[in-house]
Amino acid sequence: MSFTHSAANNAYNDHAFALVDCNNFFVSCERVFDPKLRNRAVVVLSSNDGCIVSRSQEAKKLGIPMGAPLHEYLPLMLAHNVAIFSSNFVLYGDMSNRVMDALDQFTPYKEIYSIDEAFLELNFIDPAERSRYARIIRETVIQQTGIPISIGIAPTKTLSKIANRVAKTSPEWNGVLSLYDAHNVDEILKITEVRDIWGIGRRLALRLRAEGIYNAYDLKCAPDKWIRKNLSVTGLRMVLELRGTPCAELAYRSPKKSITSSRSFGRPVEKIAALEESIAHHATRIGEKLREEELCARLLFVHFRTSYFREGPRHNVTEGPVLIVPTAHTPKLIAAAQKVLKRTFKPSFAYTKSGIIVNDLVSDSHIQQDLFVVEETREKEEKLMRLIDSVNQLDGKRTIFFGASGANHSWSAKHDRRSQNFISSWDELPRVRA
DNA sequence: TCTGGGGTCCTAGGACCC
DNA sequence: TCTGGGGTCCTAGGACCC
Repeated sequence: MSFTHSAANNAYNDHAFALVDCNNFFVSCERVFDPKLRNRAVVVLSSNDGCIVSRSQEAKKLGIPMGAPLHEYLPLMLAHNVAIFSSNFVLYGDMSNRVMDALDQFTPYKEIYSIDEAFLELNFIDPAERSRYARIIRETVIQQTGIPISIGIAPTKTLSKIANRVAKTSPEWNGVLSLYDAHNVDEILKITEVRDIWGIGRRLALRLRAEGIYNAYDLKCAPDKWIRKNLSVTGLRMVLELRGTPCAELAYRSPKKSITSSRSFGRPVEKIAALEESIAHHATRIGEKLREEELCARLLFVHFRTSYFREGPRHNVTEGPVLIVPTAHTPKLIAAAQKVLKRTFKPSFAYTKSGIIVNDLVSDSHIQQDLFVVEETREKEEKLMRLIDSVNQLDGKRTIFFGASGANHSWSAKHDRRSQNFISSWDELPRVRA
């Protein structure tokens, strides 16, 4: 490779953010393990098989929108022989790690932004060479992981998002667009609708359009004062970024501020017993996540609610915060959460979702010790948790679990169309020859 | 019958303090 | 009976992201 990371090449003291985005990520993951799905319309559903969260190009062409409820589009999809999958997050997580690892060959400066996106810093590459470099990244990732990606390169993160979007949707760019090449950047901003700018959601888009601001170029030209007043500092930063002034750097793994575990039920739940089980289950997941991140939580919220869509009496509870001694100890989390649930539960409602949120997270290495628990007890607790975690990691989830979280999970979510765990379970490895 | 889950950031307003 | 201004912290709510 003729590109080097040498100091001599580091003369470009601008920024060059490359946004790498996996195309139709969940669908692409399914396709890696079943080549017959190529050229066929494919969708992947959200948890509980509720709505459509990933669509192949063919599925998009059929007019299936992002986030659409399954039941509305099921007839259309059956008529067109669309392949439908429940989400398989274990598989997608593994594939994501592979893609992210592959990117490390090209730059030491990487921010993993989401399961299917990463920002790279490419300022050590000659501006005129950046798109050629990006093409090599793209080919390498496809070859090493089977996942197709698109890359947008620009002096700010916001512009790199826009470049990425254009690279992905206009075939002429073939998946890579660098705004450092000789283009009229304003022309690209003009074809970018305001709703498609990173940070502009449905509400803001409506307000902007009412003001006659229809695309990214219009927004770029809007007066600072008006932006500050109507879109707050977030909006001002966004506009500066559109003008090429970076307001955000690469963010390396920042410590988490809150952790959530929540799920919709497979069917509505009325009895407190089922709710208690689900809450214990979420407390268990929260404990695992906390220990993974070496954190302890100080505040806990319990959440449960009825459906937003069904008829009937509504009840929506987010109770908390309750203070807990900083902990990642599952039984303590279960006890605290169930206490809150017992206090706030009301019978005769059809609940469709429950969950737990923990806040105010501190590193487990310097938590304030509970004066009433002797050091020895705490060490025992930690040892037990570590043991349970390692058994569950080696022998599969819920090999060991707390009785409070129940054995049957009559309330658990549906996932009738899940693919196999091709790479995380020995029993489900793909067969080359049967 | 059927509509996801897990996050972050900003602002306004109230409580409280000096 | 009169009674300011400024700061901090917390929370709820809104908006956004993938």
